[in-house]
Parts: sequence; C-alpha cells; structure tokens
Amino acid sequence: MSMSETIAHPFSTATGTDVRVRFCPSPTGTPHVGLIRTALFNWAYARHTGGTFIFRIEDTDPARDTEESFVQLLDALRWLRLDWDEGVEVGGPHGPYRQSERYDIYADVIEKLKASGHIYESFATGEEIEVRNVARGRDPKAGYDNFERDLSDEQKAAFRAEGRSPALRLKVPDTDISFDDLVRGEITFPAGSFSDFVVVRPNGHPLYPFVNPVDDAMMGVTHVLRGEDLLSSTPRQIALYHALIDIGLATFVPRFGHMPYVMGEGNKKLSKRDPESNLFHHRARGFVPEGLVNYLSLLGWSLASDRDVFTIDEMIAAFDVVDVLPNPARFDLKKAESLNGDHIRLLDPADFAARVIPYLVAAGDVTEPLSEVQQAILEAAAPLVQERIALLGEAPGMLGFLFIGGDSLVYQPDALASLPKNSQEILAASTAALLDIPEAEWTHDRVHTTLTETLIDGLALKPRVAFGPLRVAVSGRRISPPLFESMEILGKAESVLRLTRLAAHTLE
RNA sequence: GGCCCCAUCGUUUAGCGGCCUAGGACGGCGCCCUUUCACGGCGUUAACACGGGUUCGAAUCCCGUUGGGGCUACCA
Repeated sequence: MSMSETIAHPFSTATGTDVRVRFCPSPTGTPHVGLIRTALFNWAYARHTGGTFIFRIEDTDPARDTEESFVQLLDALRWLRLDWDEGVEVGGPHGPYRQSERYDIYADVIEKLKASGHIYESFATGEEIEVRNVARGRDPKAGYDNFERDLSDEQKAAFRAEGRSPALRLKVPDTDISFDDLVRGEITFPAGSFSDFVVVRPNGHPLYPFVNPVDDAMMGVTHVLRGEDLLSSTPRQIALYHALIDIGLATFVPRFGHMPYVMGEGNKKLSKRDPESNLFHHRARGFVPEGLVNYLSLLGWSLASDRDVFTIDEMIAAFDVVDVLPNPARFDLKKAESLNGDHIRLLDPADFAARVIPYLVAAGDVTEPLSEVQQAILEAAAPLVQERIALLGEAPGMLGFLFIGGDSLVYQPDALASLPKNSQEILAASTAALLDIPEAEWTHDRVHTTLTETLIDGLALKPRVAFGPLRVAVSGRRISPPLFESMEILGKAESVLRLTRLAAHTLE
C-alpha cells in the first residue's frame, strides 16, 4: 500500500497495558487443543503486558453453532484457569459479547459503509462468476473480478425485476496490502490476489469476514493473534479496517500474529475427529491443567533453552508473541504425558489427593462424599502413587485394591501367571511371620524387616521371587504401590486375610 | 492454476554471522538405584532438505530448487 494510505490507516502501536487481545471461537463441536493453544497465547500475552483479554463468541452460523459447545468453551477456559477481563458471562464496556446479539450493530455499520460507498450491491451468483471467468479465459476458480462495482441504477433495477436480491461486497483497494506479522514478519499480498468479497448475504445476514473485524474494531482490539488458517484472509480484513477508519469507526488497524498449526500424525493438521484433538479427552485421562498448559505452551514457544517444566506464572513473565515460532508443531502425547507427570509431582500431596477423587469415583472405587476411612486411606496412599504416575487416570488402577475388602479382590490373569511354583510356601511362611507382629507395631518398616528375615534370610529367596506372590495377594496385580506401605494401610488383619485367600485360591 | 505460509535429531525446541566438532527435553537404547512398576541418577542414539550466492567466516543473511501446508465460499 502507498505511504499516504499507511499514514491514513495506521497500525496499532500498543505495547503495554493498552494491549487488547481476544479469543473469539465459534461454538461448534468440542474444544480443540489447537484452539485452546491460541486462547492460551492470547491470554498469556494479555497477562504479560498487563493488557486486556476479551472472550467473544462468534455464533453467527446457526447451522453449526450449539449451546452445548458454548458451555464447553467456558468449561475449557475455566478448567485451564484462563480468565478473561471482558466478554461473555463477565460483561464489559463493548458488549454484548456474543455476535448473535450484535446484529443491530452490524446493520448500523452496514448502512454507514453503504452510504460512504465502501460496499456495493452484487447480484452475481457463484456459477455466474465461474462462467464469466471461463469466458474471459481465466481460471474458473480465479474468483470474483469486481465487475459490479459500478452497476447503474437501471441495471440493479433489472436484476430486482428478475426477483434477485443483492449480496453486499466490500470494495478492496487496488494496491498491494502489507503487514508486519508478529510471528512471520513482513507479508505482502499483491494487488489483484484478493478481490471484493461478500460481507452481507442477500438475506441480510452479515458474514464472518465482516463481523470479525467489525467487532475487533469496536472492541478496540490491538493484537489479533489467531490461527495460521486465517492468514490468507488478512488482506481482506485490513481492507475492511481501512473502510472502518474512513468512516470513523476505528482509528487503527490491529497488529496480526498467525500461530502455526497443531499437527497430528503424518503431515496433517490435527483433525477434529482425532480424540487427541479433544481437550476434554485429555482431562478425562487425567491431565492436570498445569501440565497441559505447560505442554501446549511448548507448541511453538519455549521458555528457556534448558527447561521444559515451568509454572504458568513463569510463562506469563516471559511470554511474547514475537518469540512464537512460525513452523507447525506436532502434538506429541508422550511428551505431554511426561510433562504432566512432572506437574503431578509438583503438586502439594493434599492437593494431589483431592484431584484424584473424581477419577476414583469415575472408576467406581469410591463414592462421594468419601467416608472417614476412605479419606484416611486416600491420604495415606496418595503420596505412594503421586511419585509414579503421569496421569491422574492411572490412580484408580493403582489404588483401587485399598478401597475394597480382600474377599472381593479380583486377581489379574497376568498377576496369577507370574506366581512362582513355591508360592504356597512363601505365603504360608509370610502369614505365620506376620501373625507374630503385634497389632500396635504394624508398620511398613516392621513388615519389611519381618518379611525380609523370613523370606530372604530364612528361605534364601531373591526379593523379586519372595515379594511377588505377596504383591499379588495384596493387590491382585503385578504392579502396585510399594508393597509394605500398602500392607500398613490395609492393616494386619486384612493383609493376613489376603495372603491366606490367595493361598486358598491357588490351591484350587 | 493463482496467492500466501513453512523447513535444525523420530518429536519438540536452543541457535537471531564467529561462543556450534549444533545444546535441552520427550521418545528409543544401555547401566545404576530398587520389594514390582514407576520415580530418580548416569550414559548413549540422532538433525542444520538441496543448490547457488553475500562474507575473512553461514544452521544463522539473500536467491533459487525440492518437499510440506493453507487459502482461493453468499462456513467460521
């Protein structure tokens, strides 16, 4: 664009508390991790600069938008603790924040743009445009060629007489349009590579390329940080902004920053149909918000060259959009889970125990509210698994045996298969030895010492062989929390009962 | 077809002209710790897509090629 146009239509210069960013999803389907990453970067930039984070809903597609999806979006941001300063549910000076409630505003803007000559009536259908392109020797898909810019009143009347009603198109400048993308640098779209586009349907329904910039303008958005898929529509949006500035509805064009895609397997964008794209799938499996946010932030950004695990506050302190990488990143579940495990380890033990409860409930191990006994078991056992799991969803499998009576314990097939030939001997010797421990001295240390003396020293067994059957007897599994600690939690009577039960079971 | 974007180990990322015989993390592999599985510790594996420039010097700057991806809707 020319220098004079740049001066007439300046870009935002906001850098500090005057920064205003927004997250404006359309409520279709379940929140996608890529979408949430975009929300996170917007939020982090607002918090870093001390600016404002706006949460707007773009529900102008009645065919696809659902209230359920809207509720999920709220749920998603709240779960991840991405709070917003203005927007749905909290209000603000530029409301309403659902586009479906802003049609009066759009109608007003449309009238002004019409009056100023920035938008005009277009009667051509898609097929007619293609035919026209073919006739002129252009590619059929070359797009609209702006030929109705100067339709006479007579021509318009003739179309109306045919029963046609016009869409409204924005007149885009016949110049190159450039902008300095925050993550990609200078980008120029040559004149002619974008054409006059429809902003309002013949039925009066305003479209996304129109309402999105209009709302951004009216809400004073200074930085548009969004997905790379919108990069190509940026010149059209800037053209609209120029029109809005011309009619006094805006004073600046926002800066743009286009986030790279989040990829799935192969070289494809992570599909909405892939469960890994579903934020709530990860929550259900036991990601903690701290872990998932940390991982998501690593998709296109990094805190330091030698640190991957960090808190949200550390991210806020360091985050700047200009440091975001332009190349797409693959969602790597393994890495995400590892990081989640790190964050689980960072949790205060009581906090961890509390977070495990919903997963125990979901697995049917306990029901809320927990009994005093269950609460006590949880508090004693939680630290045992906090050190060894990556997902909260692994907890029920590790802890379930503690919440049931030994008589209803189910032995896993692979656990039974692992039993050595001399299991009976081991179980009998252990039972006898444990029976000798006074009730009051039943601690994991005491149990450990007693069993070591009996089995390792007494029967000359390898620990691996000696303790395997006991683990199966106590937990029903080959893998469990530490054995002696588990027996301490279970108590003497219950532990002994489980040993004799397995002995009886394997005798059959 | 046109326009736009992207390109460092398998993955993610450090690198913003000399500190790079390219660093971290996840994954893989091996060892140690150990009552199982983990956790933790140690070690190891493995990358600058290619070709031209610019420069005393390029992973870093420029151009091209190749390979990916996106847009090209009266969806958002």
